Parts: sequence; C-alpha cells; structure tokens
Amino acid sequence: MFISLDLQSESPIYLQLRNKIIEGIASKQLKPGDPLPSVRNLAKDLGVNMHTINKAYQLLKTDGFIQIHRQKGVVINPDGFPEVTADFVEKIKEELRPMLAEAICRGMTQEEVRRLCDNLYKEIAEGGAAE
Amino acid sequence: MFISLDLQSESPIYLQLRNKIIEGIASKQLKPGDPLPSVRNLAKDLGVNMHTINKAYQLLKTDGFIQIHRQKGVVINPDGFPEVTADFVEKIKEELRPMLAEAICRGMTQEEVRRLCDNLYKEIAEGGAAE
Amino acid sequence: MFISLDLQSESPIYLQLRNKIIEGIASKQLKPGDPLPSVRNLAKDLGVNMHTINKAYQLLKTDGFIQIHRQKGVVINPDGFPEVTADFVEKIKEELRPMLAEAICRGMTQEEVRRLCDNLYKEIAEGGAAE
Amino acid sequence: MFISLDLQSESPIYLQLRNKIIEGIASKQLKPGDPLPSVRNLAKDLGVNMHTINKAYQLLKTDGFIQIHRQKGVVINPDGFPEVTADFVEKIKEELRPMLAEAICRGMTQEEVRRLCDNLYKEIAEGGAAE
DNA sequence: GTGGTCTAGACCACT
DNA sequence: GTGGTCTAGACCACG
Repeated sequence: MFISLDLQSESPIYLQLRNKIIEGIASKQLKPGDPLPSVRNLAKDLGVNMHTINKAYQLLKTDGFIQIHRQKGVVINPDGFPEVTADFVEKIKEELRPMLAEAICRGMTQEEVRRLCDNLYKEIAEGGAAE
Repeated sequence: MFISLDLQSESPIYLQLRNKIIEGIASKQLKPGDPLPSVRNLAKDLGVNMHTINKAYQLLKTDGFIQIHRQKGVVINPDGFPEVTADFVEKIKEELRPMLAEAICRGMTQEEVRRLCDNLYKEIAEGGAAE
Repeated sequence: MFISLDLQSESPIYLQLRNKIIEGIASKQLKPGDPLPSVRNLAKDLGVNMHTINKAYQLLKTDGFIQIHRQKGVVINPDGFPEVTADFVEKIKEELRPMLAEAICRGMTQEEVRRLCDNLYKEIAEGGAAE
Repeated sequence: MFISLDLQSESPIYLQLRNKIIEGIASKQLKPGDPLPSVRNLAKDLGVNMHTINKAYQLLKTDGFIQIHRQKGVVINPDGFPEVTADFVEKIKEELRPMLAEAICRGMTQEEVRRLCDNLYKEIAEGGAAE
C-alpha cells in the first residue's frame, strides 16, 4: 500500500496519514493483525517528521484502529474495530451538514446526493481510488 | 434567523458562520435578495470581532452566495446561486471520503449510510434542526 | 446616450459615471458644447445620490472635460480637451503596469496584448460597446 | 529583489505588494519554486503589519501565483501559472477601457497607444524599471 | 452608517 | 519558527 500525502493541503499531514490508513482498512488492503511500518521508517519513507507520524499513530490507537507494542511494533488491531457509536454518528452528521447544505444551495437533488454517496462508498470499499 | 456559534469549537468561527448562512439558504430561511446584518452589527450581536464576520462574508461573496454593496450592505445573491461545478463535486468527495472510510471500518452498511444522508438532507432542507 | 452603472462594482459610482462620460466623449456621442443633464435630474434618472453626481462632475471639470455654469448648466467643454500631459502618461503607465505584468505571467505575448489594445481602441472610438 | 511600497498611495498596500510580486514574476526575477519571505519577516522588512502581507499572499495564492505551505513557507508556484482565462481578458478590458477612453479624448492616436503598450511590455519583461 | 483598510498585539496548531 | 485565527481598536471613502 502506497501512501501519498499532499504537503500543500490545508489538512494537516498527520490527519491525512490517519485517514489514508483508515481508507486502507476500509478497502481491506490492511487487515486485522497486519503490521504497519515503524514510526521511524515511515517518517523516512514519506519524508516527514517523526512527530507527525507518531501523532497519526496515537490518534489511530486512541480510536482503536491500531495497537502499538513497544517491542513488536505497530499492527492493525487484531481484535476488530470500534463500533458505530452515537458520538461517531454525531460527528459524521456535523461534518456532513455544511457540505449537504452547500450541495442543496447549488441545486443538487436528494437523488444526486445519494448517488454520489453510493459511488464513493463502493469506490472506497473496493479500494480503487485510494491508489 | 438566529445564529449560534460554538466559540470552543475547533472549527474557526468565520467558517461556522459561513456554514450557518449557507444552511439558512438551503432551508429557505434566507432567500435571494434578503438582507444580512451589517458586519459591525452582526459582530456585536454574536459577540465576536468585526473582522471575523467580514472574513465569513468575503468567503460567501467569493463563492457567489451573497453580494456586498459597498455603502449599502449585504444581501443574499438575488441572481441565484453557483452551480454544481466539477470543483465542488471534487471537494465534497474529498471531504466525504475519510468519513465514509471510517464509517465502513466501523461496520456501517451502504444502506445505513444512505439513510443517514437522506435524513440529514431532509433535515437541512426543512431547516428544523438547525437551531 | 444611456448610462448604466454597476452598483455592486468595487469601483465607486462617481468614478464609473465620470468614466462613462469620458467614453461618451471618446466615441463622439458627446461633442464639445453638448449639454449634460443637471445634477438633480441625472441623480433622479440614475437613482443615486446628488452628491455622487456632483463629485463626478467636479472631477470632469477639474480635468477640463466639462464646464459648469451656474445658470446655463453643464456642457461638454466647447474649447476642446486637455492634452496628453506627462502626468497623464505617467498615470496611465502606472495603472497599466500591473495588468501587463499579470498578462505576461499568464503567458500573453506582446502580439496578443497589442491586438487586445487595438481592438479595444477601435471599439471605444466607434462607441459600440459603450452600452 | 527589493520591494518598495508607497504608503501614501491610494492603492492599498496589499495590492501594491501583490502587483510588485507579479511584476517580479513577469520579469523573471522570481521563478517557479523560489521562496518568498515569511509573512512576519516581510512585514518587519517593509515596516507594515503582518496581516497586510498575509492579505497579499492570500490573493496571490487564490490566483495560483504562489503556494503557501502551512508550516514551511511561501514559494512561487512551481507548477506554473494560471492561463489567460476569459475572466482575465474581461477584467483587463474593463480596467483598460476608461484609460483608453481618456487617452482618446486627449488626442492620443492608436499608434501612440500601441507604442506605449509595447514599450511598457518590454520594460516589465526586462524588469529594469521596476525599481 | 456602511464596508475597506490597517495596526499592534495575542494564542494556537503544525512541523 | 511558520501560517491560521482572533481581538480591539482606528481612519477613510462612499453615499
């Protein structure tokens, strides 16, 4: 799995990295138990600061997507992933809301929105566009 | 139309304000030609700085949602709103992608995602839950 | 001669008006000695403030394009127009410079610039696009 | 590259700065990939406020002339510059029109206008007279 | 009274 | 140390 970061993006690098890994999990390119590169190695490969990698990994650990063992390294959580909590639904709705509102202003119908979501869902699940 | 801001939020105030106004347009609480408060009045009402309001207004102006008449004030764009451009679709997809990926990891089915979007779409269009 | 103002423009109304009248002179729709509407009438026709009209007229008078007589009203200067002074050349160059620089950055050739200026010159002189 | 601002000018400082940088690009004193000073350094050097510099930089970023890397700094867009869009041609024509009209009123021939543009084009491209 | 511009500070997130 | 954001003032052009 190749990870490409956009260093000019407004989105902080650590967040981009976290999201790329989550997309990797969603597309099953990364499966429970799979190892991830060490902080040091990944930092070198991506050409970014170690702290940045570490921040992404800590986020993923906190959310329960990965485990970090001092000796064995970093692995995709072998015990499965977090559920769809009420907090998560709330978060996704609050992030979605402004986008949907703008889409409505621009004249997108509910049908068009649905199709866009459906397509994106499939695209992610199949891992096509991640690269 | 009442606007409530979360001053503690990670999301910058000017963005929250921009989004609230777009939601107001989406829910038809704000219609083309409707006046918006002056920069200074709104700043006073919301208890934030004038420049913060101005930044939100400038964003909305650039995107074509409002018009700013220099000595007269601010109105919802009476000439209609921007289209669904390719850029917009690209933007929405890139913002949606990480959310959908996480939802997939957490086990949400495509059906559940669709329902969530549908409900949110209606909720926004009806403008009920915004405040 | 019809005058259309863009009330949403960044350009102040009095300047727009001044420029429209100068364009009228350039296209010979307005000739030396021709009368202009009174401040009061023009303000009513255009739906703007009297002070705004007056400011435009004062500018034109200062530059020598019109004469303002207390009783006879406002007329295009029957004694001819100002020359191409060094000040004017300087002014036009300083205004032109940023535009040309941007055009160069965007890859316009000198030939393309020349053609654009030529066309615009003719267009103005013929008064086609003035309204 | 030295930048001189006219703090007394009618033209806002941030616009003067934007234009100076565009002239720098046009004259090839600034090339794709070249770094620009940090917002705060340039502000100190020019003796103006940080926000004023930032406003100029934001403008240049929006137009695609520079890139702003969040924690790394500002560089001339290494991926090239925007094209000659229809919008740009429209803008330049509308700005040019009043100047040309006045030039015509003052008796400048098309030949004289052409020569003035040609000379200015060369002067900018060679970057001699900018400072 | 309106927005446009500018100043002189300040805190924060990111690397 | 970088840009992003925000505040609390101020003056000006415009209408």
